[in-house]
Amino acid sequence: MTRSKARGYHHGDLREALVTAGRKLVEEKGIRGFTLRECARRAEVSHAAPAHHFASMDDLLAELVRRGFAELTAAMTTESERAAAEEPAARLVGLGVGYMAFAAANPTLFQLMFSREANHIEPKEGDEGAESIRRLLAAILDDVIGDAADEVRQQAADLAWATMHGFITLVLEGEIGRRDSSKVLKARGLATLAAMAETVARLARP
Amino acid sequence: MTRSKARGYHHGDLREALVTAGRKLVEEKGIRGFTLRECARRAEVSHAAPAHHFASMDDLLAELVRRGFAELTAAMTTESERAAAEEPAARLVGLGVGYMAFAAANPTLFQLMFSREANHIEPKEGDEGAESIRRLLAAILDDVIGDAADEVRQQAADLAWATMHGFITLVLEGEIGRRDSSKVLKARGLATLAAMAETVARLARP
DNA sequence: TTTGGCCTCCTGTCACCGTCAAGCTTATAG
DNA sequence: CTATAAGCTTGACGGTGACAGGAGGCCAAA
Repeated sequence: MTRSKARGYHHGDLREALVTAGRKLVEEKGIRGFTLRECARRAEVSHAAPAHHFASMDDLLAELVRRGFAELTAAMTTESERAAAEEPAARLVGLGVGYMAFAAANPTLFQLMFSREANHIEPKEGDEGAESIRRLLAAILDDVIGDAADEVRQQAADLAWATMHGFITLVLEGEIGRRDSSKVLKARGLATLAAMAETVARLARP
Repeated sequence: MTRSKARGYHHGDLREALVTAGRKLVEEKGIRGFTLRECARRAEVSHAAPAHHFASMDDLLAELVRRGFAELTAAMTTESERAAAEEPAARLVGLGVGYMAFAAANPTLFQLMFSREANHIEPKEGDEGAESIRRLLAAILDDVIGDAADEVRQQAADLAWATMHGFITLVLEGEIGRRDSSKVLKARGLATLAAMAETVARLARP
C-alpha cells in the first residue's frame, strides 16, 4: 500500500500485501465478490503475480481463514483473561464476548471461516482450524464443572459454543437486533451469554 | 429434467426447472461454484434463457433462499405439531428438531440462507425472510412463558434461536461431532435442545 | 568482480462466466 | 387468420482464474 512509489521490479513483500488487500476486499465485496485480480491490482502488481505466493484463489482464502482463527483465538484469550480474577463463569462469558467482538469487527471473514463447507474451501495441511477454540473452551469448562463426567463436559461445550456462535451469527445476518442500538444489542448478547453460563454451571450439579 | 425429449422451442416450465437445477447445483458445487450457465445447461436451454425468468444470478439465488425459508418454516411447524399433545417445552424442542432436520438435509442452501450479508444477496421486495421463524418461535414461547415481561420473552427467543442455529451450523461445518455416528450426533443435538428448553422455562420463574 | 542460477514478476492466452442486444419461433388474443 | 407478445436462440463484450513462457533482479559461488 504505502510502498507504491519506491519499489522496483520486485515488490518486496507481496505475500503480506495480498493478504492485507484480500482481507479488506472480502469485507468490502463479500465472499462471492472476492477476486484474485482485484487483490493483485490493489497490491499494484500484475494479475498473475499472486500465483507465485498462492497456488490458487482458494489458497489465499484459506490463508485468510487461518489467520482469522488465530486472531479469534487471541481475542477470546484476551477477553477471558480480563475476567481472570472473577469466578469461572465470568471467564466463560468473557470468552463469548471476545468471540462476538471479533465477529462484529470482521463480519464477512467470520462468516467465511464458518462457511468453508458451503464454499468448498479445503483447509491446508497442518491447519488446525477451530481446534484452539475447542481447547480454550474446554480449559475454562474444566474450572466451571471440573469434576463432571466426560458426557456432561461435552454437553456443556456444545451448549456454550452453540449459543455464542448462534447469537452473533444471527446478529451479523440482521436476524437479531437489526433495529437495536449498539448498546442495546450488546446488552442482549451479554444476557444470552449469562443465561448460557448459568445453564452450564447447573449442568454440573443436577 | 424428464421432459428432455418431447419439448419444442418452448420449454414449458423453465422457471421451475431452473429452480430445481439450481437447488441441486448449490449442494453439489457449493455457493461459489454455483453458475447460471450450468443451471441453463441442466435445464437444456441456452445460456441466456434464464434471463427471461430471473433478472440476474442473484435473483435466482434469492428465489432459492425464499423457498428455503418456506420449507424451513414448514419443517419446524410439522415437527413441533408432532409434539402438540405434550407440554410446551417439548414443542420448543420439536421446533429445534425441525430446524436442524432441514439444515441437515439442505446444508449448503441453509448456509446460503444465513450468509446473505456475507454474500451480498439482497432480499427481494415483499420477501419476509426469516420472519415466519420469529413468529413460530414467539408463539410457542407464549405457551412456555406466556405471562413474562417483554424483555424476558425477547431473551428467551434470543437464547432459543441462537442455540438451535449455532449447534446445527457448527455440525454442518464439522466443528461438532465430525467423528460421531448419525445416531450419537442426534443425541447430542437433542441434549442441547433439552438444556435450552429447560433454561427458557426457568427464565419465566426466576 | 564476475557469473550463473533462481526467485519474482510480467505479458499473453485460454476457457468460462454474467450480462446485454438482436433476431427467430411459437402461443395466444382479437 | 393475423397481430402481438412471450419464450428461446445466437452472438458479443468485458471480466475472471489458471497456465505458459519470457524478462528482470538478487545472491552466492567462483
